[in-house]
Amino acid sequence: MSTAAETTGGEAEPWEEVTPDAARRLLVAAVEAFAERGYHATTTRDIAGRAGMSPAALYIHYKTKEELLHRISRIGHDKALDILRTAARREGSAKERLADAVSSFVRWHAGRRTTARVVQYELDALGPEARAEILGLRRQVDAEVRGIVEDGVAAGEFDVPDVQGTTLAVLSLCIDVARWFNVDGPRTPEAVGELYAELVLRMVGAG
Amino acid sequence: MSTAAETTGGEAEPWEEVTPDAARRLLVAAVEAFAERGYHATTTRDIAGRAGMSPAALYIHYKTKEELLHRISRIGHDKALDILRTAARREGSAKERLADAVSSFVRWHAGRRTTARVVQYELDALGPEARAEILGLRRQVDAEVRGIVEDGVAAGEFDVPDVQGTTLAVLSLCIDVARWFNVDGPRTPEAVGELYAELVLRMVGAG
DNA sequence: GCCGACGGTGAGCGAGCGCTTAGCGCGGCG
DNA sequence: CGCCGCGCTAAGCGCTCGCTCACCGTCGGC
Repeated sequence: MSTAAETTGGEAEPWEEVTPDAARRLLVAAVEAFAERGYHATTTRDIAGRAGMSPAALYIHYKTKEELLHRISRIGHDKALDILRTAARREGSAKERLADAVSSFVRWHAGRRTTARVVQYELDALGPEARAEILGLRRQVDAEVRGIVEDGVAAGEFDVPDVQGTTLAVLSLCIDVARWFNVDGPRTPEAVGELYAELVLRMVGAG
Repeated sequence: MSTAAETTGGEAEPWEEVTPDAARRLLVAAVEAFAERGYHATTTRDIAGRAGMSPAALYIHYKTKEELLHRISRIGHDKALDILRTAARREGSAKERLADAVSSFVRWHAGRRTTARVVQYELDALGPEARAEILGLRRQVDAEVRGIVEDGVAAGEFDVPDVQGTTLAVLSLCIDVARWFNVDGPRTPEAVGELYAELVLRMVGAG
């Protein structure tokens, strides 16, 4: 009863940048626990137990429980931003880039739902400085999507009266996937990504 | 430093069905605290303090902290379902009814954001039986929206390849308003409701 | 004008929290 | 082969949590 993270395999093995091995095991255990029960309802004893270690082992690799959340949130936001940047900067029309951005962003939120849940819903548990850092990353996320929408409007591909409001709605739609998506449900991450890309193209008048 | 609930006045004064007065004050205090910090991070001492009472007073009106959450969640879901039912059963085309449902549902999530946040995001903190009861209400919420979409498809007003998936997306979009909406931000609940109604009509091919 | 009932308080219980510290086992180097 | 240092554990500290209990003020009925 240990490995449970490789369910929704996809892009490059996650958390590989976290070393040494014991620190990564603790972090993966924390992601699962935070996603299941929430940050405040998760105990350091639970995290250490899932990683097969004693409670004290956690504090060799992390100063506090909050530092664990901060690291998870930081790495997760970096990954999400990387996904959107890749889609935004590829070749193609604004329509193609927006569909790509939405489908890959949604695939990540569905396929790596545990991580996404922690990243998107536990922001308030961070202290002021860590929180401010993450909010900066979120502004960059917003800017990437808004950029594609603006390109589409400028090129005459899209019909969008309220660019900022529509950008907000598109991101909101994608992010909420982490709340409702069920791994045992009838839909695959890929299917939801495709459906959502179509819906978003309709929202910007390019369906 | 007591009253802080009548900020986003709108439909009939909420929580009026909760009596006696002390029980209502405790419940309103709990809604604010749960929305700000989350259920698990809120202490019974904080709730009682916000209501101007001693910690022990809470247990005269509620058996446990979880009973408070259950009552809030139950009343909130009833209200949300009532809003959707009213829109779904009025006279008019499916397009008009869907726009009405989305705009009023969104207005509630934005205007009564503290309540909506607790209702939509603290479900997992409930025990199994209470949770099952609330999930039943959520299925009714889904059925109301799906009904309007099906009507629109049958009447030839909408073009929707995946009715269930689109219904899910519409509800998801509305619910996530409770996560990002900021009372001090640039948008009023009414403006967001109008924008979202337009976006949803585009999603169903009736924009 | 006394009395019971009810809504409320002050103090505190057992438990579990985040985190610390003293010490142990083991692998690499001289 | 002996010893040092690093990764880890067992035990537990101080604190706060949800919740309880003995008691008290006020107010309507006789």
